[in-house]
Amino acid sequence: MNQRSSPSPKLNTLLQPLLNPQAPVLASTYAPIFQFLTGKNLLKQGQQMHAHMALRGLRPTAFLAAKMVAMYASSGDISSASYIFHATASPSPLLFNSIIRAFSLYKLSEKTIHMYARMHSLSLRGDNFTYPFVLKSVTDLYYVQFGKCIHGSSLKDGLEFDIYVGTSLIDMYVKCGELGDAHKLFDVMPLRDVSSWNTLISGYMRDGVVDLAKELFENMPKKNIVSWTSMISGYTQNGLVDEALRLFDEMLSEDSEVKPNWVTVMSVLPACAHSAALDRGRKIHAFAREKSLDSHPSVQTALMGMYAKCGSLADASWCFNRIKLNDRNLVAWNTMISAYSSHGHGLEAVSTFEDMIRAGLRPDGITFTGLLSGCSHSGLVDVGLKYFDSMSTMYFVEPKHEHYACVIDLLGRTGQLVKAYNLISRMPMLAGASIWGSLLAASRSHRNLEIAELAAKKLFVLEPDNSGNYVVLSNMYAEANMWEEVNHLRALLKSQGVKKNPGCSWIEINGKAHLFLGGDTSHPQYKEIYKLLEELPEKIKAAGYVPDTSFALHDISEEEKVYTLTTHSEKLAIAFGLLNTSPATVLRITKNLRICGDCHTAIKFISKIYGREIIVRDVNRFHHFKDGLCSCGDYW
DNA sequence: TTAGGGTTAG
Repeated sequence: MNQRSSPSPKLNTLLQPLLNPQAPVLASTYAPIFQFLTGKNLLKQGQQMHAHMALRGLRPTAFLAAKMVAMYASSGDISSASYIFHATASPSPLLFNSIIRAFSLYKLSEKTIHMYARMHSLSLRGDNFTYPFVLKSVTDLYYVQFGKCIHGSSLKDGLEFDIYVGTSLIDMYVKCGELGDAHKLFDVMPLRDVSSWNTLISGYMRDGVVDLAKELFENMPKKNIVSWTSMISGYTQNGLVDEALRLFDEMLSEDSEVKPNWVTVMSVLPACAHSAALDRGRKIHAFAREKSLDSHPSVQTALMGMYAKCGSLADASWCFNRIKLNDRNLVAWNTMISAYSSHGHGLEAVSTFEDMIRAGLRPDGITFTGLLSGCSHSGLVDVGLKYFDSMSTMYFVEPKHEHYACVIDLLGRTGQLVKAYNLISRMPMLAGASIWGSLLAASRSHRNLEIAELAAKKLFVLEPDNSGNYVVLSNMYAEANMWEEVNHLRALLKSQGVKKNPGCSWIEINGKAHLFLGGDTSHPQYKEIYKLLEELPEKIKAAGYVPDTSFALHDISEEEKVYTLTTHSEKLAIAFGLLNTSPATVLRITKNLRICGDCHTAIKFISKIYGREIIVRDVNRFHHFKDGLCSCGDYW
């Protein structure tokens, strides 16, 4: 054995028989050694034992081969594992199990199923160690029909009472979208354990059937940490972030033996990210640190995502830097690139991408979505186009709809509307609402009515309920004094019963979110808020601000328009923030729509007059206002 | 051996 490693006492005992050259060479000597080396990442030692064995002329039996396959597979050498299997003349069920587990572990799903088929053709029975791995591969490949056959075979093999097989079958049905079959099986299972319940719960959550998941959760006889975590992540994934946070608290307050682990922490963080709850996120970070759950790279990545979405790019990059270079996987790099993009730091997104390539990682589609949107937000046209071209030629990532969307946005923002339109017609897939929406927005800011009409017509079909599209086109018609068209659109809007998507903004103060709708008068402090906002125009007018009423719908008087603008939800939230925080506090506002142009101008002035840093997250990106300027450079 | 997880344009 390798002298440099310090063999454990147990290994020393196992190695003893090998030190005697007179002793017979037996599989029973080597088997426990390979078993010991399994799962410990000791490939070199394993290879040495394999060589030692070969030198003494021992050919592995099926039993020994099974142990060797397990050792090689667990040490990262799947090709040697496969070689051992194929070199063994008559594989036993144990050896089949070993290779099936190995292939399934490496996501070689086709091979896993092939091995099961071969086992079947040799009339060898599968057992409770065979089926769970075969079913996992069936699930990965979405082979429901085949899965049903496997279900039948497992019954024939007498495994209808086995909890592992039963739970794996439920999981297979759930992940292949057959929830009815999953629940039917669950109902007739003679024995269930907490995993069987958890599998079904996560299945309902995955399908968005939150009520049934909740009912199961409440009725299950015993809950473990996976049950709680499944519910928390299920709530988050279904947009019920308050429920997720509430359940996390409930779990902590319950005086049970259930202790959150790193997966739990990772599952609750997106809830903070979603609702921009920075204080809450920081508290969870502190909790994770206290319980030593923060060192896992995936937790650091989830923290990065949370900080980036809550407006703190500095904290996000701090977390990124804490992940050791070797531990930075694709998701971590992607998260950092997207964080820079959404905050308008296109150049940093580009340099992070280059660092990632130098670190030897292969980018995927998500990497390019982040990179290209970063170029778009920062106006890096040539750089963005260059990366778009390199996607398939250098990195073998086929551009998908979202990548075209980024590039069309990139061209549109810089006023290259015809080029953008031509690219749409050359796309290998049909352009969806995001692409036409981006082109419409670009046509509006570059005042190109012809292309706006083209884009809007597509949008009226693709998303007839989105009132924003009607408003943009109607305003453009009004600016061009095309009143007949304005009336026509208004009639269309009415006849289709389209409701305006209400704008809302919220601000977090001392961990509590305060939500405002446009024109909201329901807040207890609304009188003070409106007073401040009414005084505001005079104050900021003195500094040079002119209200831009083109962002209000053109069917009301000029004064009314100014008033509508004054009461936009983001302005209400900012006014509330100014009234309720100390002068040095950064105001962090989140808006459910895109920030309007007039608010953008007004907030720049507010940041100067009040000497406040204001960070606004809209649906697309972040705007950092400071000293009369915005980080987007008015380029959005 | 089965169950829970982080990144994505507009």
